[in-house]
Amino acid sequence: MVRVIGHLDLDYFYAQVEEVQNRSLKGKPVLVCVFSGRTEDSGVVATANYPARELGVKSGMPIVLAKEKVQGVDAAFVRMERAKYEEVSDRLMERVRENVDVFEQTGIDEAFFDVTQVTREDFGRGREIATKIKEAVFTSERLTCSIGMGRSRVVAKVASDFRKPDGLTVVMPEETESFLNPMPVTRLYGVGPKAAETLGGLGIRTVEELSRASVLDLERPFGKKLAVYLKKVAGGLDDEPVMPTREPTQFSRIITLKQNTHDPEAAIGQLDGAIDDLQRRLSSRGVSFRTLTAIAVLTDLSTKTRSKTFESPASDLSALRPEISALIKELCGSTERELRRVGVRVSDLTGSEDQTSLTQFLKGQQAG
DNA sequence: GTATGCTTTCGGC
DNA sequence: TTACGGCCGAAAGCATAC
Repeated sequence: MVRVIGHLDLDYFYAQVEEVQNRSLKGKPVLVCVFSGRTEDSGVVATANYPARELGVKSGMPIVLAKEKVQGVDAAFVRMERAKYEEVSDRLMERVRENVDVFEQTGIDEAFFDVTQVTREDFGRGREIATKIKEAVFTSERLTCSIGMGRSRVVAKVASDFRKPDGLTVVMPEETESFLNPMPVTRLYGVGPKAAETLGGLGIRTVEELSRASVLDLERPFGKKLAVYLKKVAGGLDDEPVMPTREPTQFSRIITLKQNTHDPEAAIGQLDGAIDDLQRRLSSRGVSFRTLTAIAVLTDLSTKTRSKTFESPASDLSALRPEISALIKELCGSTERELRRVGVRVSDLTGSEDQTSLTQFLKGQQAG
């Protein structure tokens, strides 16, 4: 059976939402920024539109550096509002879901979908559905997106990245090799800078070179599991299914301290807002957690965490302030460096999802 | 030896 | 020359159980 899989990517998402909501921004560089609040311009660029990118602005770039890139140009620096983008994303992803067999959202601005059934394995019909999805996205929110279609998740993902913004790339199954072969291995999902470096050491830079390597050669540096995966991916034959979107498995909130400190009390004192915020997110979803983690980002921007798992799920995070305190003290005690950012994470969640499946299960029991 | 669970780090967007 | 967020899921590393 040939699968027909798609990957959708919303173009420069946060910045595009800002353009749509404020038409005067259209055409000029728009930089959506996370202002950390430490100094007036401390923070980074989350997303920038294409005019900004043409000037050298990149995601993750410090705001002060981005300012240099756009100096002398009429550019807009907009504060990021995540909740706003989530609302837009939720509405629009629902429009996408209506058109496919299986829908899996993998981020606020991207999703995989499987249309094998509805297309009856016909990529021509796959193109039609992709076009329909693009029209639905534009009609509902005035946003453009880029879609890639292929025989596997990795092919679809590489294809959605191939032409953008507002792109549609359909890779027929028989075109898979010729499409992937010239690509640098870094384009493949699962091959980051570290794996690329290791592959480079083996003389492997392109997908074609990777596809010619033997699993045995890859096994030594990568281990069996990853070696087998890399070989499959290189041929566009990865067989991971598109699975329905799962409930989140963790929530976290992290803040930048007003100033670096090695004093746990000073750090905890600035964490109350984050704790309250997390508590609200848990309560509104009716979710409990079993693992509590304190996160610290040190002065060198490295991350350290300390966590604690309870025997039974907890739902009142505010009541666990002493535990959070203890974890942050552990973090401070584990390093000579000062803390730059601190945060809290809850994971090993139970609640809405499990209750839903329990309800489903009980319904099944009653019916049977 | 392999499965499982927990902690910590890594890496993508 | 430097500059530097806030999330998320997955991998890695380790211990324990069978």
